[in-house]
Amino acid sequence: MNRVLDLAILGLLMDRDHHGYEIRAQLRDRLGLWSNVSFGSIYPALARLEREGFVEAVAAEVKLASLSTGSLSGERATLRALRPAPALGRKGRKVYRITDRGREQFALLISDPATLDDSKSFSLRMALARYLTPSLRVGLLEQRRANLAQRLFEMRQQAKTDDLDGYARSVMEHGAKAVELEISWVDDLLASERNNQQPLAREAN
Amino acid sequence: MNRVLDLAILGLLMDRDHHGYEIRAQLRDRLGLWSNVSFGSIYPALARLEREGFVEAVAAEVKLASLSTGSLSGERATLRALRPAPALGRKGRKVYRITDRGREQFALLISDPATLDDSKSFSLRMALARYLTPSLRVGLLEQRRANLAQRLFEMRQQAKTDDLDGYARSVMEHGAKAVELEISWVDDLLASERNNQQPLAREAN
DNA sequence: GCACGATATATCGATCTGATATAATGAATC
DNA sequence: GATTCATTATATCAGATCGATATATCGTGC
Repeated sequence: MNRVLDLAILGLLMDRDHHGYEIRAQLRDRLGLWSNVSFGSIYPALARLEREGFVEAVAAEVKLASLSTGSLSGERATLRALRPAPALGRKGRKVYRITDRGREQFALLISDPATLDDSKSFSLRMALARYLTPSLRVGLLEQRRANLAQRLFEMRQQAKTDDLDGYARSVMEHGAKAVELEISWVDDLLASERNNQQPLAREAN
Repeated sequence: MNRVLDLAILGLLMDRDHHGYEIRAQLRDRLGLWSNVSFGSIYPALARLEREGFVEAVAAEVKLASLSTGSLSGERATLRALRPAPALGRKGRKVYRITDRGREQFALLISDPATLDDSKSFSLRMALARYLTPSLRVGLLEQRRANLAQRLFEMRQQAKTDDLDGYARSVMEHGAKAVELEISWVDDLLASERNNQQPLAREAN
């Protein structure tokens, strides 16, 4: 049921085809999901998305022995490609492509305002914001801002409660500052959204 | 294998006895672990800690009908307390106390410098920092600072890579700013650690 | 030739999440 | 004093995630 990883993977596949290993790197380098997502999440998620018809495997890219093919290596490559069961071969990357149903699902997931609670999923949406219409973007930003303002208030309250020692209080105060920083980020995004003199999105495909 | 929740629970029990429901609230309000930890984590974790001998259940606090006890309510309470199997009763809070072995385990977990990678576990340690010796505190802070500096460098690099659109870049830049904020927090803590004119910790216990 | 690090997929057990079930308590309303 | 309702409280389930490990190929350097 975790839509976050589904959204992230589909978002990457909107851009171009990818295989699992690459998806992990892109999650880190382009979508801001550091603390590397484990392979134990990636591969099951891809299998799930395929099962649901949102992505399809577009033939394992079996690396042929470059140009000078000795008969032996050629034969081995053929053997590997023909082998019946073991899931398109040991090795040989399995490249995935998003389907039409996958695109629909992506549009659904990215514009769903229900799951906007945590920083991680919000950042992910922003990293994919070029796929949203301007009005949806503003809507999500405003809702996130409201959430953060509420949270800031709560954290301020907590930081004031008396039975905290200095360290615990310091943690709460830092937490509040982090929320403030995110609020000012959202405000910047909203500002550049409203007077979109310098649009943040390049052409979305 | 997740030591983080174990550390958090043992940390709370160092202070005083708690039952599961209360632990969840304290995790949020005193240890800065918002985005409420689910009960599906808390109760199994307590069972695990009990199985390993780090905590013990100190009799379910069966709420007796306050002062004016009608015979009926008294009888019901007795019946509930005597019922044989179902794990100290439906309802009636199960209060846990930390054992000596639990204290040892806590000391071990909180001073382990290996698992200092993410913000969440670092914040948790800081919320419990009064249980650390000054030198261990400084050690953890310095190591965290080094981690963050490395990370800041990486994020700066990523924000500069060319094939990002404006939104993705904005995410990366905000991420870098968040790391900077945490670095300055760590620096503040280190400073007040070194000239501990106003010690952050009140009496530990 | 061959050692080694990077690329790549897959799977396992332990754990975590989000949802749901169950039930007692306390307070307000009638 | 009956009834509704939110809060307190424990427990469990399916599905998802993590961290570790296994396996194998590719590319580079020696």
